[in-house]
Amino acid sequence: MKRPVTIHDIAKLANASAATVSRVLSNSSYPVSAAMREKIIRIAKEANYIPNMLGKQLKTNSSMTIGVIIPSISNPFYSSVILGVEETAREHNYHVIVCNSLQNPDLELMYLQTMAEKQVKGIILSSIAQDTTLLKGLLKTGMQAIAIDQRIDEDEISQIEFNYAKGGYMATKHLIEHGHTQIGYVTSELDRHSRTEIYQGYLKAMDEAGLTPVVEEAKASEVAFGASFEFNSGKRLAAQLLKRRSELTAIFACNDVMAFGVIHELSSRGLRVPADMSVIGFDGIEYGEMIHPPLTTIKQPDHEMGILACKLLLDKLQDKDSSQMSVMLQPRLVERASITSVAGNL
Amino acid sequence: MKRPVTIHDIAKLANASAATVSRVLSNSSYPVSAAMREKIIRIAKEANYIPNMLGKQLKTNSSMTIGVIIPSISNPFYSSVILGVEETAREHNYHVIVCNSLQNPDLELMYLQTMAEKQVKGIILSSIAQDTTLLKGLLKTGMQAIAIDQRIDEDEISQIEFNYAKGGYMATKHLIEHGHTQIGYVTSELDRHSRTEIYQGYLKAMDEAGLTPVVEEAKASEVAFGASFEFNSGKRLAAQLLKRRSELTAIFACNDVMAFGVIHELSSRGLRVPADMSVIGFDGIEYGEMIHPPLTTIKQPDHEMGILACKLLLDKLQDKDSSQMSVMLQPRLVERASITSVAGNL
DNA sequence: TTGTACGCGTTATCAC
DNA sequence: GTGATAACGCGTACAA
Repeated sequence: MKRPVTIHDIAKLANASAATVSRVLSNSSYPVSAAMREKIIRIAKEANYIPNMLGKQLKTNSSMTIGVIIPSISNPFYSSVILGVEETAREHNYHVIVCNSLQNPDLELMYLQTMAEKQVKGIILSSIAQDTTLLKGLLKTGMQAIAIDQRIDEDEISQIEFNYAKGGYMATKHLIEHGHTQIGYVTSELDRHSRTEIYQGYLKAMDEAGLTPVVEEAKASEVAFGASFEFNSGKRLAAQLLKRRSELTAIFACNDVMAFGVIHELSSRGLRVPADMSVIGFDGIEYGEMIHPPLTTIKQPDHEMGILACKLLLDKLQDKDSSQMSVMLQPRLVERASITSVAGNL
Repeated sequence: MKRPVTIHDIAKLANASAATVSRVLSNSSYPVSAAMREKIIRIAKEANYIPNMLGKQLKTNSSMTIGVIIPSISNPFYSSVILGVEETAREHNYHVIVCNSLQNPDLELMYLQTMAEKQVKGIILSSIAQDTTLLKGLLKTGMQAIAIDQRIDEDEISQIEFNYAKGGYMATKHLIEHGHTQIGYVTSELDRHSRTEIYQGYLKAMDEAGLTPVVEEAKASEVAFGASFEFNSGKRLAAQLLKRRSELTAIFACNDVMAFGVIHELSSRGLRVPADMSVIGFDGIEYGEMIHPPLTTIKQPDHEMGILACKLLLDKLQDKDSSQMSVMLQPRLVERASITSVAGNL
């Protein structure tokens, strides 16, 4: 457990100065003779030299790191976003630190603070916290931030979001076009921006068609965490929906996992999907094609969102004066097999 | 975008020295008068002081960070492991950096190097790389490592793995106990330790019962990446299996997602699960309960593995002399509804 | 082309 | 109980 080798050690071994060694090993454009350069590189390799980023970053005041704060990587939607971010960051020699807020505002704030302390200059966040004072303060110090998937009311923050309302509208419209008139909607608590938008899309489509909305919303008291939770939530809400309105022919769920729950509940009651009841989800996670029947859903370009968010952030990190902007990604209907046409209406 | 405030700034404002400020703000046990302490804390807060971890870590030579290298967070198995690691790390005031090797040995090596440069003193890795020279070198410099889910033949590395062989044995035995004698096995390429172990467990159970193994292995040429890939792989292998042996009554898949593919393929051929064919998976991911029929499987305690791996690593990081050890986690049968008894055999 | 000297923000070691 | 000061490893003016 001896002391790690530094540029000074290399310098001694090479009969050079630490400055020259630094210039060579950090690929500086500063002129160094070819012979010297080669010699230093050789010796560094022989000595198994490992640069200390802490020293370098302290000096240059740039950590070449961006942070991402999301609810949880266990949600395939977010893990896909992150893979996109990481891929893009790597291409630009940036590193990514991922933090799971687990829907806990305190945790989110703590991670935000940690990022700042680690000299992370840019973050991508899907925020859950209401209190933006810390974030505001960090923005003042020059931190760059991009909000994804969730709206943050700060002028300095660029947004990149999905057109949730349109997605909700598309899904509902799709059902209507298949002749459905009794369409139920199940949703987790309408607290997040995304959830309310999808809901609004549903309402709009129903309204335009002169249909009556039937909605079941999960209660706030429950802690929404993990796929199993949402799955069970979907089951329960479907049961409640059926109890209220037995004449329903279609159900729209606010996310795919809840749709899985809906389908499961229907099956266990002897109702067949889509023969007896059509179901449509929202998100477009891979598992949707694996269940039975394969789930028709609205796909959010999650991977692209990660790539785009990262690119935008890196741009901002280069020229600080880049202005605030807002990008909206469009949803896409993925037709699989959980929807059927209602007889006699087409 | 002015210069960030440092302890020196605070010191000036408080008419104190930087040393005293440091002692207060870093919660040192060093004695400082209550009045001074309070004053400094107040001023630091007013000035929105954010400690620079780079400076602190450079000085103390400890980054309070552990790294995790896994194939991909898009695999729910690994994301569960990571959540366990993160949870445990947080309790001990450690941070976690997650790296997705994406099954790419070069990427894995690059991330390993990056960790070292960032002065990460401990890593948890599910390795894919064959070349361990870099890792060996890092171990010599005092880095601690824990291998999960995958065996690494290095004496200095503690292992924490699952009893894959036993899991494979249990799954097969479970089918046999339900009267099955024609049991097929589908697996991704048998390159990773875990895969071969499960396979061995299958073979052992078949052998003990005097049954003939029927195996389909995915080809090496294909890049195994993403859930959809394994799903399709499962479909294809199931089809091949049926072509070879139409008298099969049960299929054991080496992981849950492949089992989903198997079930999907069977359904599309008009075979009903479990009435016409029983299917068992391996991993115990949450989505297994959401498909139809709910998948009987072997559960690996992934979350516990993350917690355990992190605890073990943190222990090692405290007292360096802790010796190499190996922990083996036990599998558990999760009975759901994808298996039926073969008539007349029970 | 190379070397010297300093500073990045922090903590540890001394003195007082 | 407090304050100078020297490190930690590195990059970079500036001098040579």
